[in-house]
Amino acid sequence: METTTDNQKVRITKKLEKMFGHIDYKNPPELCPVRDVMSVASDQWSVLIILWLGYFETLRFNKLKKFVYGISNKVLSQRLKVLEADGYLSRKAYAEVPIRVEYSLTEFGHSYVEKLLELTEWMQMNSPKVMENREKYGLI
Amino acid sequence: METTTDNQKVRITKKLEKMFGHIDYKNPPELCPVRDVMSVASDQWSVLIILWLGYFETLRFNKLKKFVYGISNKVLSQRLKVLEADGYLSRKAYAEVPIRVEYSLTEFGHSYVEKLLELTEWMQMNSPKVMENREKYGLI
DNA sequence: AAGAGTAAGTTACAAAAAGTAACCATATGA
DNA sequence: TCATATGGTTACTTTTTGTAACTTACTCTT
Repeated sequence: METTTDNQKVRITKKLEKMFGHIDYKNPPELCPVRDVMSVASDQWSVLIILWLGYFETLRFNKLKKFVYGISNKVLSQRLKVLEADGYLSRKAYAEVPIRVEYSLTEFGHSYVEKLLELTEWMQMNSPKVMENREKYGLI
Repeated sequence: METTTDNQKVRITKKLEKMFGHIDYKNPPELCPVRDVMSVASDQWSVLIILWLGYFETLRFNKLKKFVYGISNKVLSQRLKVLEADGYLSRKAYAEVPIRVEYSLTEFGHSYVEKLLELTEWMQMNSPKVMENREKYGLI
């Protein structure tokens, strides 16, 4: 396993300082945009939707539903609306019969995929370790 | 705004290929460990708990609750249990009166903080843009 | 000596979110 | 003619969250 060096720790502490150092937790803001934005973008289903769109460039509703397996129509359509509103993806409807709707990432969405991939790669690499921890914990 | 270059796009596509290329979406696994691990680790409250612990090294229950403002006792204690089980943090109880309990990140937790920080920095940088998108969308 | 405060949670109940499955209109293919 | 496909929506159920009061045992204040 990769361990964190002292150098890295110093760097991390500086970043955390920059991020949290100024927060007055005694008078917390009633609403924090970063939290808000993050809760949408790092949502379980949103992440899968964005990654699959990054992979295929463009996908229609039912195709997307097949790849993001397990998601319901309701939640998929809801998430697509929110992700569109937040600027990650765009929706194009073609006046055919039956109607054809195509979803694809915006430029902004693509820039997010890059960040997201780093996280998911980490998850993929470390999930065996987490599962192992989880089992050990259960035995105690 | 930073745009994604063609070079980056090729790199991203390769990563996505590696991540998704082998998935048989017609016979999806009934449970995917990566999804599972990620849904715990990228949960809204978990992220805040981990980042504050990264900042302070060690925190007690009520102190943590003040920093992660808005979280309830119930959810905080539940998340702490899960994050402990998954190996991100450890809990030390001292047999004093009243009892003292200290939470701190494990080495694994620290390695996660580093990845997490990259994501949260991106969020911090881009949340104004998202808020802007959201407002425009509302007007349409 | 009575009452409040502190610690780290737990518990019962209410509200919000998510999952389930049927349904919509319209048209094509068997 | 009946089933299928399109992109969702709707009513209903189940799960997850949030709210607020309570716990145990000791100390500090009045």
